[in-house]
Amino acid sequence: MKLPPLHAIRLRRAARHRFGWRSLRPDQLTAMRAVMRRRDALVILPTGGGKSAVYQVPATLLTGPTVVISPLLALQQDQITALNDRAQPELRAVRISSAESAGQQAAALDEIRSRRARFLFTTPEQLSNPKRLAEVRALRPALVAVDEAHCISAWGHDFRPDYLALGHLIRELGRPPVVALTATASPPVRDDIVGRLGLRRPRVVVSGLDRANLFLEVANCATEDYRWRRLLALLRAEPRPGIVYVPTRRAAEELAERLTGADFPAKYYHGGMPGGARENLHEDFLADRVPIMVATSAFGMGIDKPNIRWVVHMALPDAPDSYLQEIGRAGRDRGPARALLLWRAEDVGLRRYFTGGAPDPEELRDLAALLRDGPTTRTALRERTGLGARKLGQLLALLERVGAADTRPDNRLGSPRYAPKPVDAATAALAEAERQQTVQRSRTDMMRAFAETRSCRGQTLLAYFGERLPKPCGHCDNCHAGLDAAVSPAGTGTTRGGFGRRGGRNGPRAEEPFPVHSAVRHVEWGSGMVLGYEGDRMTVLFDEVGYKTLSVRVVSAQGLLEPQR
DNA sequence: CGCCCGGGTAATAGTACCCGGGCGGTGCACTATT
Repeated sequence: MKLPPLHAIRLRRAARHRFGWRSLRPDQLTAMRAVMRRRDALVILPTGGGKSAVYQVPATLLTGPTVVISPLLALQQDQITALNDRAQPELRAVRISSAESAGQQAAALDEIRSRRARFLFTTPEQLSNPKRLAEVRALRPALVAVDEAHCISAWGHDFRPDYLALGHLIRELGRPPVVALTATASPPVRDDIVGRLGLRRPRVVVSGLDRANLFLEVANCATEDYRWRRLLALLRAEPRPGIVYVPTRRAAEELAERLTGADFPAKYYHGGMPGGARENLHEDFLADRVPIMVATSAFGMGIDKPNIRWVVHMALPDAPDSYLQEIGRAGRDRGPARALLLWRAEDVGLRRYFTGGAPDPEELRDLAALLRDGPTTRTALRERTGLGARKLGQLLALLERVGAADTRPDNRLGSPRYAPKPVDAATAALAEAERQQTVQRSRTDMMRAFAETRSCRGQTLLAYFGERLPKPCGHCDNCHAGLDAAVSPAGTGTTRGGFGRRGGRNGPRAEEPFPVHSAVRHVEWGSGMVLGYEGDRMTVLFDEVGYKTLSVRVVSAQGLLEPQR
C-alpha cells in the first residue's frame, strides 16, 4: 500500500490553494505526511522555517478541527490574525483564553462546531479546567498541535505546571494525533517532550541547526566597563535593528537609558511591564520603530522578524538551549547577522540562584501524606499546607515524578495505588530534585564551556544538540582567527581554506571510539549518550549527572566508557 | 551564587573594610475594584 505519494500531492495542492504557498520543503512534507498517516510527530525547525505550515496544511485535509496549544496569548493573536488574513473563511481560527469573555468563548466553540472555523487556539491552563476539557473533547478534534513545545521542559517543572499534565489532557481529548513543534530542542528536551506528551513512536523531523549567515562571537569581559565598550563597538559598526539581552529587569531599564543617553536610541522590555506597554513595544519593534531593544528573556518568543541584524548577550545565558533560541532570532532573512556574547565569570552566580535550592523534605513528606487522604484540588492543598502556588506546583511535580502523586481525569490530585510511604516519597523526591538541578547546572557548565572554547563554536554548539557538523563552521570568531586549526590536536582541526581534510564522511573513526548518539556507560556516572566530538574532547550526556566533556585520550586509555545496548 | 547597599567599626579626617540583608526570570488565569 503506497499511499504516501498521494498525500504529498494532496498536501502540496492544499498548501497552494488554501494558503498560496507555492512549494513545501522536504522536511515540512515529511512531517505533514506523518500527520496525514495519523502518526505523532516531533518537529524541530527554525522559526520562520515554516513550522506552522506543518500543522496548518494537514488540518485543511482532516475531518475535524485542529486544537493548537500555544504558550503566549500575544503569540496566538499573531498566528490567528495571520491565518484569518490568509486562509479561506471556513478555515478561520478562533481562540479560548482569559482574554475572551464567556460570550466570546461560547461563540468560538460554536463556530468550530458549525464548521465556520477550523483552528482552536488555547493554552494548557484552559484545558486543565475539566469543564473546558469536556467542551473541547466534544468538538472531536482531529489533530492537536503543541507549539513551542520546549516550554514543556523549560517551564513545566516549576513555572507553568499545567504544561506537565498536557499529555494527560490530550489523552482526555480523545487522543487525536499530536504534532509537537519547536525551534530548538536538545536530546533530553526531546525526550521530555516525547515522554510528557505521551507521543507514540513519533516521526522526528530535525532540520539543520547550523546558520551560516550568523557570525558567532564571544568575549570574556574582565570588567563591566569592557563589556559596555564592546557593546558600543558593535553598535557603531552594525546596522539596526538588534536585540540586547540582559539578565535582570533593572539592567534592561538602566542599559536602555544609558544607551539612549549615548545616542543609541533604545527601548527596554521585560516581564514586569504592564501588558499594554509590552504589546505596543512588540508591535513597534516588528514595525522597525525600535532600533535597539534591551530585554530580558521575556522578549522574543514567536518574534518572526526577518531583518534583525544582531543579538548581543550582556551575560552568560543559563544554557545553550536559551542561547540558540535567542541568537536564532537574528538574520532570518539570510542576510549577514551577528551574535555576540559578552560574559563574565560572575554571571554564573545568578544562574545558580535561578536553578534553585533543595526542597524541604518535611514539606514534601507532609504533602505526600495529604495526597493519600484522597483526591483533592490544588486550591485545597494550598490552604491545607500554606504553600504558595508556585512552590506547591514544584513539589507536586517532584512527587508525581517519583510515583507519589498523580493527576486524575477531573484534574484532581491524588496518590497512586502503590505510592511509596510519605517518608520514602520525600527522600526519592529530594533525590529527583537534586538530579534535575545537577542536570541544569551541567547545562550552565556547557554554556560556559561554549564561551571558553577555542575550537569552532558552531561545532561546539551543535554537538550540544546532538548534531554533527562535519567541518568547522567557518562563521565564528575561532574559525575566523584560524584558532581551531592552531589549537586542536590532530583532531577536527583543519586550516582555514583547507576544510574537509578529514572529509565529512560518517562512521566512527579511530579517534572517535563510540559513534555519535550511541549509548555508553561510565563507571561512576552511569548511562549516557555520546553527543559529539571536538578535537580531543567528547561530550556525553548522562542521565544522572547531565552533560560532561571528557578527553577522548583518557577515555580510551583508561577504559572509562563502555558501550551499552 | 554574587551583586549592591547600608550600617558599623577601626582609626585619626577621608578612607578602608567587614558584615548582614535584600535581590535577582519566564505567564497563564482569577478576583476585586473602578
